Amino acid sequence: METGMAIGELARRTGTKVQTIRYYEQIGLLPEPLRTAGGQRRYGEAERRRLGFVRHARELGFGLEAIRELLDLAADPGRDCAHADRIAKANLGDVRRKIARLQALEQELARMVEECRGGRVEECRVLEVLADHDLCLSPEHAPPASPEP
Amino acid sequence: METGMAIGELARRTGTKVQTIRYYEQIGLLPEPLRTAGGQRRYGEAERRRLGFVRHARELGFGLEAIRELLDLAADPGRDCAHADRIAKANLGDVRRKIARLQALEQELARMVEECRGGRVEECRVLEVLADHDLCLSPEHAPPASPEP
DNA sequence: CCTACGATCTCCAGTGGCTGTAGCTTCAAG
DNA sequence: CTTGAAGCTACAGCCACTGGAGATCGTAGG
Repeated sequence: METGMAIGELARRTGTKVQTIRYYEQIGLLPEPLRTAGGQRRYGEAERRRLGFVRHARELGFGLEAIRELLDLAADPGRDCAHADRIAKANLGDVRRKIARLQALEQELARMVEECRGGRVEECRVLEVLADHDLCLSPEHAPPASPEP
Repeated sequence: METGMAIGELARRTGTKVQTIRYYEQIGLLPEPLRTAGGQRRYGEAERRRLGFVRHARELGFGLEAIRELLDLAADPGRDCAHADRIAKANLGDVRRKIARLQALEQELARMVEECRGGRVEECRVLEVLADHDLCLSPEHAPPASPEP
């Protein structure tokens, strides 16, 4: 009879770590699966698809709360999809802001590294720039919109 | 006599939160400052410059461990600056990898959002793409090199 | 049936870089 | 001397996992 797959196989098939699957279950992102008599988790295709959705959304930068909402929406096919659209747009905005910020950093870092001609620390451009913000071309590299890695 | 500034003023002058300053002290990034008889911290110009260096480096994306190394280097002006250069280059590489990854995400998200013409969830392009990785143009949006926000 | 061994179990702690809270004490102005 | 802002310590929480300890389960081979 259909017994389902163990957590390790689900992990392998979705490119997720075993602990991460258990974590998703713990925070209620995945439902509690069936268990064997001995207490081990067994999963079916529905769970595999759900986890696939989660992983894919994560890869695209969605946060777990956003994913929770998206899963709720997907479970209710008759509803208007404006909400899903809004979530995706918010995420896109986030991603774009992060790109803009990182590009500003890249400019400063590249200039800093390029100007360092490898003498002694005394005359190191890298340390000099770090010590004095005024040496930056754009003093506008403010802290990020959303928290940094 | 010179009593130095309180933590709040240092915070204001460097654009740092008070708790963050205490946290930096706790992890040994800033030295323990002088205290008043009542136990409050008092800072001088040297500390202000050091914190300024830290904040500036943070804004440029350096991690606290990298900053610790940079501070050590800066304290020793006779040494070769190759190490500082290496740290900065590593950070630049990190930033560039993050940009590349985010740009890939941006592509997918933008396409996803654009194709969603706001019908019902049933026919929502956003949810469809999330449910089926094969609908992505580049299946190459792998997990990030360094951990995500 | 027994053993061996990998897979799985639960629980807990740690990551980075802060941020917020509770319940105090201290400082400085009036 | 009073008051109110600012400081103090200690600890919990954030996100999204990740790793480890130590026990148990499942299954293949003998």
